[in-house]
Formats: sequence, C-alpha cells, structure tokens
Amino acid sequence: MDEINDMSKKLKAVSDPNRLKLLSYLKNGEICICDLVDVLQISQPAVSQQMKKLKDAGIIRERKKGTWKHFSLNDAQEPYIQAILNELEARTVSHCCSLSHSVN
Amino acid sequence: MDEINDMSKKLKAVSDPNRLKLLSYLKNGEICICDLVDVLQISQPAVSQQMKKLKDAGIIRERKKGTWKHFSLNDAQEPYIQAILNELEARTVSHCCSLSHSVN
DNA sequence: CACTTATATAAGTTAATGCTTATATTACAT
DNA sequence: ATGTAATATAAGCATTAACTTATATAAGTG
Repeated sequence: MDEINDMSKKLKAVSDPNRLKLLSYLKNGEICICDLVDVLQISQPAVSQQMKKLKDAGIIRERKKGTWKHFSLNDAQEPYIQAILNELEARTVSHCCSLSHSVN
Repeated sequence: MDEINDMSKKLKAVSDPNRLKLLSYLKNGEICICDLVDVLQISQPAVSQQMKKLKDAGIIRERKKGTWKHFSLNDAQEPYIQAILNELEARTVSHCCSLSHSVN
C-alpha cells in the first residue's frame, strides 16, 4: 500500500509541464539552474524549487561545482519513469556557465 | 510543446494515490462505481469525480448498463501509461452489482 | 575583506485539487 | 405514476502546489 504512495510521489514530480520541460532539457546532459531560468521564463527560485522536487523524487542528482550546481538524470530509473523520459524529446540549452569538463 | 501539456494531463490523472488504487482494481476487469466506494473509503461523488478524470485523460472507458456504469481500462495506452499500469498490483473487489455477462 | 554571482530559503498570493454534503438525474421496478 | 437505486452535478471548504518578491547563504575574485 506504500508502494502506491511512492509511485504517487514520483508521478506528481513528473506531472507538471515545467518539470517535464526541465527533464527534456536534461536528456542532453548536465545543466545548471542558470541555464533554465531563461528557457522556462520563470524566476530563479522557481527553477530551484522545481529541481528540488525532482531530486527528492529520486529522478535527478546534483553535482556541486563552485557556485554552480549541475543537475543530471539518474542512471537507474523506475521503468515507468524511464518510459516517460523516453517519450520526451531531447532539447538543447545554451549554457550560461561553461560546463567545465574537469570532474568534481 | 503541446505534447508536454498532453503528457502532463495524463500524468496528473494517474498521480493521485486514490486513482492509482482505482486503476489497480481495474486491472482485474470491469468494475462499477458502487464497487469502489467501500474499498476506497471515500464518498460516491468522490469516486465518480475520480473516474471522470481518468476517463477525460483517455485511460479508462465506460459502458452503461441500466443504472450501473461499468468502467474498464482502455486497450490501447500510451507506452508510458502502460508502464505505470504494469507496475501496479492487480487487486480484487467484491462486486456490489452482479456483473452481467450479457453485452450492452 | 569587500564585491559579485549562483543558488537557497522564507513568506505571501493565487489557483488547482480532492474531498464533503445536498440535490438532481436517470433507469428500473411495482 | 411512484418509489428506489446508481450515478452526476453543484457548492463549499481545506489542503496542496506553483509561482512571486525579498532576503540569506555560499563560493569565487580582486
């Protein structure tokens, strides 16, 4: 019965149009919050809050790099989440911050 | 861009715990609203409204039989909706109305 | 250290959601 | 036609969700 609530939480996380868009941008790799503010036409705190929801639902992970935070899709997804991601078209953003290739 | 909104609508329809439960009961075949009131512990209008959402999202269909309405899962589902249905455990209800075998 | 930049948190507003109770509709039965 | 049963609709309420603006935090730079 608790599996239902877990599914509900994950599905709620991906059922918002803005968050679906965020995910479609994430399909092309890591992005940081500043990349998304322009693209979604919402405020920086709004993006920050959306990403938090996706992270709490276990769909994305974050990597801190200086003042930036880079987000990316988790490798392992529930099959039904993966099916949703498959349905999304991959979109490109122009990166506001140079995505440094160095690790950590 | 409108595909996002369509996905959002369908995903919203399945992201509520009670509606996920309804769907898990539907996996075993047709059921009518009266079957579900006891099972979910919510009022008849509440069940009725939930079913309407699932129907508007194109996930279930209805068949009228006298004063009863029998609901069932649509045969063709979007792949990502099917993946969600696959994840749900099939549950059994005791039918309040004799599910007549006659058609229409 | 002071200044800037990226992100987070807080508080408030508005809209959407999901229930409730009360009442309306529809269909069948007597 | 009247009564009963299944479902639908309406209205109201409480909760949640998703923004906003303002402010705080944290990290890099001169």
